[in-house]
Amino acid sequence: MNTSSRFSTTIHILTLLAHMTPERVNSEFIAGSVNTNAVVIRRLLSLLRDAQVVSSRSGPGGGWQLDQKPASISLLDVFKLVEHHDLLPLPAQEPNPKCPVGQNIQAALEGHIQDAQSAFELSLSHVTIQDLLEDMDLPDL
Amino acid sequence: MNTSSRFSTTIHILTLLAHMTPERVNSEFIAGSVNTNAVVIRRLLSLLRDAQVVSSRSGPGGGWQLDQKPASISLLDVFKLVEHHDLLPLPAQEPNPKCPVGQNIQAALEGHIQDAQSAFELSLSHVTIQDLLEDMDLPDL
DNA sequence: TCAATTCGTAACAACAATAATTACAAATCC
DNA sequence: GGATTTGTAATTATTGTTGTTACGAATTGA
Repeated sequence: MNTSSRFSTTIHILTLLAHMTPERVNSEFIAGSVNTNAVVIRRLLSLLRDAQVVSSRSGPGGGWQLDQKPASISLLDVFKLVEHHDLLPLPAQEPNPKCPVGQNIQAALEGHIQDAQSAFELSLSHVTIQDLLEDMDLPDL
Repeated sequence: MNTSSRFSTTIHILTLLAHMTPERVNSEFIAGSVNTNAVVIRRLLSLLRDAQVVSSRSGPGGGWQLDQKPASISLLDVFKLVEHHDLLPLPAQEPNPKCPVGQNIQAALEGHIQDAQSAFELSLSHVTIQDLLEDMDLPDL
């Protein structure tokens, strides 16, 4: 399986940051909520920092904060930032070009795979971090 | 990455079988078109045989044939038979239940992930092996 | 009946990706 | 200056996929 849980983990982190705003939160604390290692958190968040979704600061009192409004961050934005593969990859080995089917199948299939991925992405684009926060009905800080 | 090319490979195989109908084709021949090992082909096709999409026969002149009409096999049927993972898995480690966000995030997220996967699957369901055959405009046997 | 062909499937190796972990330099704060 | 925290490289463990070898079972046809 092509199983990466980066997407779900990153959504968890961003929801937590949104909930904690305007507090700054360090990677150790986030790791405690996600149940993983702080380096895993820093690695994921560094991808989001490059896209100016979050920012970080070193030193005491340092940590991470959200730099965009929760309502302006969609699940699709996160998906594109942390998942680098196509949902349904073509085989690494090219088919045999001497076979009429092998020669044509990938071009015929590719468009349909792209359509399905677009439908998937469109669905993700309709949901934001703000929506998740509202769904969760969290207690105030 | 959750990268499996089983889907694309299986679509290739089924399109080839549809094109060759009513000939029976052995796994060595199919492997030549797909550019892989015959055992890989037999492994994939055994999944489809369990679902009565194809049938096989041992011995000389044996091999594989399609048991359903190309127009009745959708890309979604194949996806469900050969890909066993969710497109966006939740993390293997459960979040910390003592954190209000950790406790609630998975339930809040799961529905939206399911919606996206459903959109993906609906798109795949609209295309059949027959559609691919027609797209490819192959020469007669 | 026998030899050749083909499937069915287990076992193993090669490779790649993810995740967890350790380590330590750089930045920041007080 | 000491404590805290990030940034990131390196390493390991684990898992999944793919390719390969091997061999028994089924089938065909002479």
